[in-house]
Amino acid sequence: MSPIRRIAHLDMDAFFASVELLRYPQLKGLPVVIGGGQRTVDEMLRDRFADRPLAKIPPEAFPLLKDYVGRGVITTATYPARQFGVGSAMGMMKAARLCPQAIVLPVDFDEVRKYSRGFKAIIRDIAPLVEDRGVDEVYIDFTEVPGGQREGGRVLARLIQKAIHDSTALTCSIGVAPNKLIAKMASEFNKPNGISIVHEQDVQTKIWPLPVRKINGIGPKSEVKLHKLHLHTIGDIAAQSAQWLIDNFGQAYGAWMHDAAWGRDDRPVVTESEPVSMSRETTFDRDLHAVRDRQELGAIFTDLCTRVAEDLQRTGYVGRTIGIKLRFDDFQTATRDLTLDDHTADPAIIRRAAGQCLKRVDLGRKLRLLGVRVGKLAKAGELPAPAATPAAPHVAEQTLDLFPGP
DNA sequence: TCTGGGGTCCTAGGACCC
DNA sequence: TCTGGGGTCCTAGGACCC
Repeated sequence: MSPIRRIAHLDMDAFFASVELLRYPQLKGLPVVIGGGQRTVDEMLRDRFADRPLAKIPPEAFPLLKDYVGRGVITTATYPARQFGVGSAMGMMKAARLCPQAIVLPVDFDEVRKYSRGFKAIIRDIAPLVEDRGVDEVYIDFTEVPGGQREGGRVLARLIQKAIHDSTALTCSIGVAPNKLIAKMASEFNKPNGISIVHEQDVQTKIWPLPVRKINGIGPKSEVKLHKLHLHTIGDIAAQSAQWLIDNFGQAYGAWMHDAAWGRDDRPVVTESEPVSMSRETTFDRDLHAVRDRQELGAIFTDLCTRVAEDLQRTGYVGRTIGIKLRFDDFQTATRDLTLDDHTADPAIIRRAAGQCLKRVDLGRKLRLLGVRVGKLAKAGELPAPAATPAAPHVAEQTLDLFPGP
């Protein structure tokens, strides 16, 4: 008899903020938010207090949300900050209204990545089948791990929690369930530092009362549509026939939604995957106009192409579809792309193709964001038929005329 | 005073080929 | 004058996730 499938979802608690609190333990218990623009506020602090250890910088010296100016969103809020209704993905300005006294720190990606690699390595030592879901989340297949079935997975979950905490002083929350879909919901039940075990027979009591938005895959748009159809809980969806859901949401999405509401999900835990695309994008400090700010835009554009080319080269990939993304001042987004005959990781070729794309967009409105993407990736060493690439002009030699002149 | 940056997947129309 | 389907690739947009 094969063992019962047990899948865990592990989510690090307030990860970005918790990593900062390791550096600044004096902020523990205070409302702290991570996010915002590129300003490295903490470097400023380090300069000002160069004579003392980071942990000795007084909390009063840290910058406050009420003094924050500029664009950006909250990446993570500590639990004390969440008391005020501040949460991730919230605009900084809105957060400042809710909790002006919160301390703001910028994201330190290097530090976050370091801890991300660390906690994942600890998990893999205990349970090898781990699926990456970004810096702070993973799925883990407990099914065949020794002890993975004990108490429905609780014993192994506790062991992993303890191993991560012993090594990093960070906490996480874990849900263990028959599949990824339910495990994901379960990991939220006892946050922070919690464990939640859900069995197949618990779906009606533990899952059906939840709002539809708790299903991973039902976002803001679908939520609105479901509400208009008077469906508010997952149980409300489960009470509909698959056909009714298909009629209202389309074949694929409707059928999936029906399965999801009944807790059915047979997706495997995928331990390895190849990237599909790589991109770089930036939101400007102020909206830029294609004509009036063309010098500045041209420089940003070249920089984005250079950085995405560096990303490709560093990771050993080449791509064949070059695309751009524009966001206008009204937040409307446009994309254009162009598929080349040959794969490339050359910044000059990428910039030329991206420039072609740019010519196909009406640049009358002001822009708030510009992005460059390379898709149809292949490993640089594993190209089907390496074709000779025509000599490309060096990036620096190209004009900035891609944006229209006055 | 709105709304980051990095991704994946899906849909749908048109081109093009057999 | 009528009149196919099927398959694949390209492109644009959009939903969703972390």
